[in-house]
Amino acid sequence: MAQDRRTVIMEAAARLIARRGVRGLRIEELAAEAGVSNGLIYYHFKDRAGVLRATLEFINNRAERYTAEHVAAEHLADPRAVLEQTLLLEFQDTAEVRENSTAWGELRASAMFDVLLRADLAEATRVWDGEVADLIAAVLPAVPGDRALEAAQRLTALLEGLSGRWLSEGLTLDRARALILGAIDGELDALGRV
Amino acid sequence: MAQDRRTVIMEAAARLIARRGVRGLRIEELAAEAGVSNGLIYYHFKDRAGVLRATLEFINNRAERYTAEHVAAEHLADPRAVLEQTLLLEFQDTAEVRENSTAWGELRASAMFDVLLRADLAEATRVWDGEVADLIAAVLPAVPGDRALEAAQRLTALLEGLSGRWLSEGLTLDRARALILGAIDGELDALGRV
DNA sequence: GTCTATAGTATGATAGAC
DNA sequence: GTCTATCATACTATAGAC
Repeated sequence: MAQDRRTVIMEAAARLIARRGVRGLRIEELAAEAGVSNGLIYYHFKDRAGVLRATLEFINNRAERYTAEHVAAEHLADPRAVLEQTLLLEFQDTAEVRENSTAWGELRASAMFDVLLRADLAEATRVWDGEVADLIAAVLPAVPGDRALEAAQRLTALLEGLSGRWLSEGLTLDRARALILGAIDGELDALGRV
Repeated sequence: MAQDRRTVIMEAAARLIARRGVRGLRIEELAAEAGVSNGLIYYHFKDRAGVLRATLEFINNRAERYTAEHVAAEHLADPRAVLEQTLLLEFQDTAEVRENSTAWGELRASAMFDVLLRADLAEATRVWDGEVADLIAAVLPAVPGDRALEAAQRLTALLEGLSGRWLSEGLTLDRARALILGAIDGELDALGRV
């Protein structure tokens, strides 16, 4: 099916953000990448900030979708396997994952100086932390909610840190995967011992 | 002592980078912040990239100094206390720490799109990981080096992740401190059990 | 909805006086 | 070394035709 222009623009924005960063995103360049006119972008998104907001949401939805798809495709019954796969999914050398991770890192960095981005990013982070906490609770039902959330926040924050190092060539993919697996192991071990 | 203009400008640049980011640094605004003229900045630093290069070096030197000073000032007999304080040092709401953490985050983010930055950043990361691994080895001398380094990488990567969330207002300072302390606890526990 | 053309402005950089 | 004044351009955003 032919995609509507709005989606085409957001896909192009995701690619461009992965290549040049949020700071390097130019409306004119985005128009060229998407194969549309300059003006159309303003028609659909109002202004540059609107493009960024929509693209963040788009990337988020896409990430959720591929996570769900992947978990479903693998027929993962074991809750621990679901937890591991969900986090490992962020360390794959595919265009989509690279785009998502890069864009996420960029948005995080931009939010340090852009108050408007903060609310959306904080909310997305809250949801993501909650989902991981739920996965932990599925593995260890006896663990109190606040302890599960604490472990989840550490795992997702670690994931962001490792992702940043991977994308800046400070860490190999295999090493990043090993480190996150070790962290899951450690957190579950500690929680299980309570 | 009265500082020379060059230093005054770099100090002002550090403040502005913490407020607006590397990309948000405007020469005109920098001139106002430093209390000098527009042209003087070009006289001393040649161009915008020159300002950035000099300022990042300036910030790096300053960070090394305050870390060394702080660890020396607190009479730290207990190796574990040294490890905890070293990592907690990055979670303080002081201008210097904020400026340094912000600049580090900016550097990491920029390295994703700038190949030239990667080598320096990777080396700095390697040194930092090694120092933390040494601190872990001081707490638990029986632990093999590769296990200590693994734990160290997880802790420093987690620190970067938490730092990003703190600076983008996604996490309170207290929460970040609690999470990193919990991680130190978990890593040392796991290593001690081997 | 989509395009072309352009206005408005912010910003990096330079020239030249002192 | 330092300042004022100004140029050149890159970028966001809007207007108006189709």
